[in-house]
Parts: sequence; structure tokens; C-alpha cells
Amino acid sequence: MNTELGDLIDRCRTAGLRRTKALEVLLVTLLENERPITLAGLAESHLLSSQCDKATIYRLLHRLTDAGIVRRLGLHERAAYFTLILPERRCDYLICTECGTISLVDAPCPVHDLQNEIRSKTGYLNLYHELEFFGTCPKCAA
Amino acid sequence: MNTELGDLIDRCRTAGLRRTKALEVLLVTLLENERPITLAGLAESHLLSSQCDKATIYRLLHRLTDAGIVRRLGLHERAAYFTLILPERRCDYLICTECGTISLVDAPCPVHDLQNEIRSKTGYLNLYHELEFFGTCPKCAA
DNA sequence: GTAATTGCAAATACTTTGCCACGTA
DNA sequence: TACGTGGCAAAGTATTTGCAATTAC
Repeated sequence: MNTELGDLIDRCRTAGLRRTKALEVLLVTLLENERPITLAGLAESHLLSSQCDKATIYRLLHRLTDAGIVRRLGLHERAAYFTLILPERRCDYLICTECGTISLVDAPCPVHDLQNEIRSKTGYLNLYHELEFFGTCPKCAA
Repeated sequence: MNTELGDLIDRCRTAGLRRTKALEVLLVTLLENERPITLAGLAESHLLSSQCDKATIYRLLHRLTDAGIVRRLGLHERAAYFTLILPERRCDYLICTECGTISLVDAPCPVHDLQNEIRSKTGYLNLYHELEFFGTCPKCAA
């Protein structure tokens, strides 16, 4: 078995989730999608569409988010976006306001120092951030 | 008249909006709220609730967003948040994931350099960013 | 065996639009 | 006068929940 998938399932088990078919298929699909994806997008995806109900995906995403395995993002669309939290995954995005294309920002995140400063000054726990750049991509500008 | 309000109305007029009662009341309410606020929040606010319909506020916010006078934010809630774009206003937020309180981050924004780098490397136009910190506030942690 | 999980369907919540009356330029 | 704007109500879209059947542990 894919090690990444195995690790994820371990994390889920530790968080108290049962190892179900739906969970596995959802994790595989999330691993395949490096970019954040909506609930509707997941539900339409090849593997999931035939395997489980949208409500199941919804509830799994909710549990995975609570467990710190998945992150929920705003991204300005009406629908919420979801992505796995993985150490090697970039977490900043560049989004075209015209066509909605999501790109990954390939640069070290510049807000770590500020984040630490906020943590010590305000006493907030479990601090993390969300950073997105918005603009018109060259294709849409043409 | 309040200069800030006058300036805003000028910007609206330049953008082609008509000077209506609803527009003025909305601008005043947005000026009063330094933190981003939802459409529902605006509609419930003292001035607006008696003066105009929710659909009107919705359409005005849309026009103001197109005109670059208001910014629409994701912020993880189901509802969208809106805030005026003003030079003296902080644009980064610290949000409690438990109680939803929005605080303003009082620090110079650390992503300007990266934003410029992205602009020149990708060719995106009208580039701007959205940065939020999420965590559990001390009150909710207790 | 017990409790978590799932599917289906219904209910919510928030957003968006149509249409005609109205007010601004 | 002409056209953007406003109010009301209805439709649209995404999220969330109830409940009985099922499955993992």
C-alpha cells in the first residue's frame, strides 16, 4: 500500500475514525488532488461518485477537519474548499478572479515570523494562517 | 459632511453609481464597522434595517466590489464578509475558530515583497492578497 | 453486541434573480 | 425622459441534519 495513504489512515485511526471504504476512497481522492477541491468536486470525482453519498463525504470532511487532517478554505467562492494538511504541500494559493483557476505559490511562506509574534502577543492557541493572492491571470487578461 | 464619507461617495460617482439614500446609508454603516461584516449583519444594523431591503444591500455590495471600493472576504463562515478598502485600514485578520471573533492584526503586512515577486513572475494583473490567522482565543481556551 | 457510520431525503442558510415601480441625472 | 436603482417575492445553490439500516470494532 501507498505509504502516504497508510500514514493518513493511521492518523485517522488515532483520531478515533473507523476505517471504512468511504474514508479510504476519500483520502485517495484528496491525495490525488494537490489543489483544494470543493465537496461537489469530490462528489463528482471518479472514485467517490460511485462509492458514496455526498452527505457521507460531507461528514467525513467535517471529522477530518476536526482531526486536523484536512483544512477547510474560504477562497471566495460560494462553496468551501478542502485540502489535505501534509508537510510537503504548499499552503499558499494564487487564484484568478476571472476563471477561478487555483495555482500553488511556490515560495517559502513569508508570514511565519508574524504568526509567532501573534501567538506570543495574543495567546491564541492552535494558530495557523490562510494566505491567498487574487488577480487576473494572463490568459483572462488577453 | 464627514470627509471620509464624501470621498467615498465621490469614488462611487466616478464608478458610475448614482447617489441614492441606500448607497449613503450603506457607506455610513460600512465606515462604522472597521471589522468585516456579513450581508445579514449589515441588514440587521440600525440604520440599514429601517432604510432598505436586503436585496438592495446585496446589489450595492456587488457594485461596490466591482468598483474596487469594497472587498469581499471568505473567512470560513458560510456567509461572505465585506469591508471597505481604505488606505488606513488594516487588511489582515485574526479569527477565533471557536467564537468567530474577528480581530485586526496590528502589524505591517509581511507579504508585499512576495506579492511583487508573484506579479512579475506570473504576469497576473490587479493582484491583491487576503491573509487571515485562525486559532483559539484565550477566552475560548479557558 | 455496541456504537459509529452510511444513504436517502428533507430542511436550512445564504445568495441571486425577475419584474415592475421609482428616483436620479 | 431615460435608465440606473429599489422593494418584494421567488428561485437557486450549497450546506446541514434526522432517521433507519448497515458496518467496523
